[in-house]
Amino acid sequence: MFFSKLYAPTLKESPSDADLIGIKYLIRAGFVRKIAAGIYTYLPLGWKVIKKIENIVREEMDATGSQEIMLPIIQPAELWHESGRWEDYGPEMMKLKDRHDRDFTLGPTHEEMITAVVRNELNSYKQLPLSLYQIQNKYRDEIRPRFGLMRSREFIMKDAYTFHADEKSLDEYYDLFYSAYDRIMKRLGLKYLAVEADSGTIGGKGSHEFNALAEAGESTILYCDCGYAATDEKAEYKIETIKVNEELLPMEKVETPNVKTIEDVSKFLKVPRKKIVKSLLYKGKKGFILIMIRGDQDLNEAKLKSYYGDQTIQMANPNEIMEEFNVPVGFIGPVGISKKVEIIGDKSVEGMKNYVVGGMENNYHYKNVSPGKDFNIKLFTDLKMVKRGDLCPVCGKLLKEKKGIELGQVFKLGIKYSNSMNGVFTDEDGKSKPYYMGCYGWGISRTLEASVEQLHDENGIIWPLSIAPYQIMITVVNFSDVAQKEIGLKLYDMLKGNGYEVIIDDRKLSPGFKFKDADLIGFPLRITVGNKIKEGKVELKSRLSRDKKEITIEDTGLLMKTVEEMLKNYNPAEKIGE
RNA sequence: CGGGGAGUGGCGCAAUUGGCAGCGCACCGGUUUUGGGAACCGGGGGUUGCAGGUUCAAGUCCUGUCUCCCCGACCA
Repeated sequence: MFFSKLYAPTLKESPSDADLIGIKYLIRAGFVRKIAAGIYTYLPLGWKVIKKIENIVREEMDATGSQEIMLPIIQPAELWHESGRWEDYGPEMMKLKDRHDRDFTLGPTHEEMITAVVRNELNSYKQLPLSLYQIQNKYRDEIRPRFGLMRSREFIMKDAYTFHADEKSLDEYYDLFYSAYDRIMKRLGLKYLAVEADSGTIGGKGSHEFNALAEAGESTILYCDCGYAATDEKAEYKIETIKVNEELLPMEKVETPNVKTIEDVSKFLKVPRKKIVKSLLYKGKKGFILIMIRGDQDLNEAKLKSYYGDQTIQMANPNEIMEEFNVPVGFIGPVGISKKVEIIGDKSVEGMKNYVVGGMENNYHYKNVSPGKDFNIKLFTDLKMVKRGDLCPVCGKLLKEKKGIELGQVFKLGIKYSNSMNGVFTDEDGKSKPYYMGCYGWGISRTLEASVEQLHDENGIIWPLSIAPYQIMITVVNFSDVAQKEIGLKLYDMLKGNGYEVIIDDRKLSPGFKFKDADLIGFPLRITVGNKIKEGKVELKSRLSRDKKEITIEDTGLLMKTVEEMLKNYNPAEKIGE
């Protein structure tokens, strides 16, 4: 490719609305353009990288025996009513109506669609297991799209779905996809962690995430040297129940004027945060739930939703609380609260006595409250947001924390969708059964940004070899110089002949401009054809180092060998990673 | 959805009290340059987000509306 013909408009300044280094570089280097919040256009360089990522993913999917298909983006609402997710997924969905006022959604995901497609003709155990996948656009109406391609409203995703006669077969495929994802990460050349994950709105049990490590990542990963790793939403910890041999003290109601937060209560009553119990009021499908958790801990909503199997659970809003309980937020507590509220406790409060809770009245708290005596907790379960420094659930050592960008996730769906949507097959015994399902997503467009987030320097992007739009840039310092031009073109043909993807900078620009562009776009290898040709030499430079190798042009064998070696030794994640 | 900020050539920005819409980059033509974003000369490109209003006169003031960005929307 001649640079003069490439449509890659580079910019000296970043657009003012770019919020992460990755999207800044992708825009400046001419890979993408933003069209609206969370909606992007891929220019030739960006699309070339996308296709390379797609191909790696496609090859690994094909290798598992999965078959590629293409489902529609526009999906009728009735399928979502069947699964119950028209409400559950609700606000996240881009919805539209046709001229007859019928409801549709732009697919945020395709579990409903795939089930609808296969349920008519996948009806015998002899057809199972079946594995299908597609690569296409997804649409999610994010509350606040941001971080470039990481949280966008339109994005490209690979999603695979598998169908099984029994759980054992599902487990086998789950492992198959798990190792395929491992290979994808390795081929992409990114540093990553595979972690246990919460299954969220998708539903089902059993899930792992594949996270590319990067500071800008939105996922928090708790991990341990012993090999345990999980997202913060999923992470467990070694629970040490405290046994206190205190005598039960009589409950006392104290005035705490304008003292609302745990911080305030702790200061005002001169009680450590550990001796205060937060009462968090939530509302789900079954009504109000009051969660008791120790004052110095945070609630993990994902665990709560998962415990109740209700994705609609939300914190009750202040107005609602006022209307229902006639008490302002901040003074909610378990003592004397309406019987229709279910009270459950986090493991952190199990065994605690004589603690402080909200007084169920403006400006009052209770002291020396104990369950069993003053109120009842239905049960204790783990609802805590695990943090750095908590104990590893496997080996008991301190957990560490890193930020990651979630690229892939594998789920065991079980029979959730086949059950609600009547996806059944006839088994050997002649009985009709819902099939077990698995689903496996990979964020293609997000991978583009994740790579840049992980691999860049002050001059621009650094591409892993496997997804670099071109591997080699030939910078002809002065293309008007006949000798330079000739050598540049000869080199270009030779490299292309050897199977490399090459760009030659034939633009009539100053050398500095060309070098800056080459670094910004991030070619793994740059060959400079300049005044050194007078000594019969060209210069080879890796994007990763400042060192240059001068090679005699005449010795084409050595030249090709050096190119090959430099590219072979080019491993940015090793040098820069994290 | 709440609070704050902002919309001016493709990009980044300026415009005093309401008084000729400007600068840098990019783009086009030309001359000289060519090893880390070259210099000079000349040139094109705008309904100042949109719709109304006030005024002799509106980028600037008023009303409405759309979009973008930041913070929050949860830890009582």
